[in-house]
Amino acid sequence: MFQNWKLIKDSPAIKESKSPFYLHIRDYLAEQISNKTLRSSDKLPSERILSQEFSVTRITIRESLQQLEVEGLLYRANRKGWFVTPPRIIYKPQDNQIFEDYVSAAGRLPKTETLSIALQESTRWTEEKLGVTAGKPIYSIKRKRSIDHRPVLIEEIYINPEFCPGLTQQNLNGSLTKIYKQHYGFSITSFALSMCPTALTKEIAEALEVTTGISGIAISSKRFDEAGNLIEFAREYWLHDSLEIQFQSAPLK
Amino acid sequence: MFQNWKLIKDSPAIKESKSPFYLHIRDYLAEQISNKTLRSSDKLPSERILSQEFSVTRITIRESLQQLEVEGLLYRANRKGWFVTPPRIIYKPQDNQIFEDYVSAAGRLPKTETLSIALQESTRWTEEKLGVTAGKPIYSIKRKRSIDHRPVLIEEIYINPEFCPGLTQQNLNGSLTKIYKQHYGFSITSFALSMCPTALTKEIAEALEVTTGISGIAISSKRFDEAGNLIEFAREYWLHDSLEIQFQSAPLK
DNA sequence: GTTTATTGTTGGTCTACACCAAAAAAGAGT
DNA sequence: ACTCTTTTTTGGTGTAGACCAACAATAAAC
Repeated sequence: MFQNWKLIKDSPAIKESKSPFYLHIRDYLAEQISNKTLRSSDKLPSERILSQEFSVTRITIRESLQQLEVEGLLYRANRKGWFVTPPRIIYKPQDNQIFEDYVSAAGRLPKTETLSIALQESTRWTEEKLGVTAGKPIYSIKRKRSIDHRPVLIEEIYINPEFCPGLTQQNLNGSLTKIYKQHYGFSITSFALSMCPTALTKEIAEALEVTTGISGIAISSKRFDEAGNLIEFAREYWLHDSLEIQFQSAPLK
Repeated sequence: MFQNWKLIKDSPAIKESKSPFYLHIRDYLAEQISNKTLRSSDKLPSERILSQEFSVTRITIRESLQQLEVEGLLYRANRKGWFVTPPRIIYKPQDNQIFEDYVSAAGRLPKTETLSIALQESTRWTEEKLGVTAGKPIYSIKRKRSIDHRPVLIEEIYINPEFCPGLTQQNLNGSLTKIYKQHYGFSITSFALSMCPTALTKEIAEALEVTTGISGIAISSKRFDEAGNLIEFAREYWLHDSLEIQFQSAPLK
């Protein structure tokens, strides 16, 4: 499968080009991905094998792989190896806020897993964010969401229980929006988002089964019902290579 | 200034912790930034000096610095050294689309520099994006924008000249939106955005004076006038550490 | 057949060193 | 003071190793 992967380090073409060899390896692997020799979710040979193939040290091959990781073409599952990144999912916060729906619509397999649920006392931080008096109870939910069995985001949700008592008795492995509508009779009609490129913390990275410190997107959101009540405050941490965000100012003809 | 930067590698506390030493150095430097010992835009000592300070190899210190780079706390100007990243600018596409305005409002100094202007033939690609028949002329503008003298984004703008003939005679080192209004009598009233984390290409990175291959945010936009005409298609490449994107579904009380 | 050790492989981390080109600083000449 | 040249320093790239903990596959025990 991989035996024809020769890239001649000392060839004139490469020696003459000014770019470092690790970028030539990058280009070579990127080409394999774009021409489908390497397909989505394929596992690459080990770093040691690759370094032999290209006659460089592991440090150099890791430079190439890390470059492709920043670009979102490759990812690594922690200590398991390097894989070809699946296509990004397009996230349109205005059109569709239901993860299961927009992932399914893209022909992919969504999955939501609840990591923890608690009815805990509001802290000063959640008080500020959610507008609930400190000391009063709030729901705190942590979930992991996957696309085609690959974990892509961790979310922490803080919910004002005033609007949805007994929430913990529901099945939370789906859309909260749907639960609000079906069991509590209100809809989410407006929201505020903040998006920021960051590095994934150790805790998040471990939950997503990736290496600590890789880049991600942090999305904070507040969601409101028809009456303007602040129902929930959430923070999502996405793998940087898994999404593209789209939105428009108004419906276009 | 830096002589008190000792972090004892062989201290029990560090040996007992499971995290690698390069992350301890990261934490140490992050603390210096958060407590303002290191301030915005400060230059760090050279990698060699730092590696002596912490008694590690340059490879290890570079791991720490690169980690802080991914997090957006440090950046490096190409071959000039490592610096403390200034605060992010908050970009609210709905409220304010004028770079000069929202940068100034944040108490920072905006600057726009036109790199190139051309009236060129539409290619198949611009035809598709801009809806102009291939072969017809379109404006192609490339600009660099800075905040407090640090370049933060490169943008490529493709404009349908049907709506703004003679555009090249205007001063393009400002807001196109304002030029449209003042000289051509129309306003941008709607737009569509797409945002995607990527790596900066060699060309973009060089223009921004950063190392090739660091991560960035690519923002593609289409902007329309009141009548729904597609006026321009643009692509912006931002440094990943320079912006936070905020928006909301509707005005909130 | 299932569980439990064991063992080899993998990526993660790190040392020690080296050469290059670009940038910055210092020096020389005017 | 100013420009031009030279030297030093800097980050960028690379070699050649090494040890560790986590993982995966295999073998042994039940």
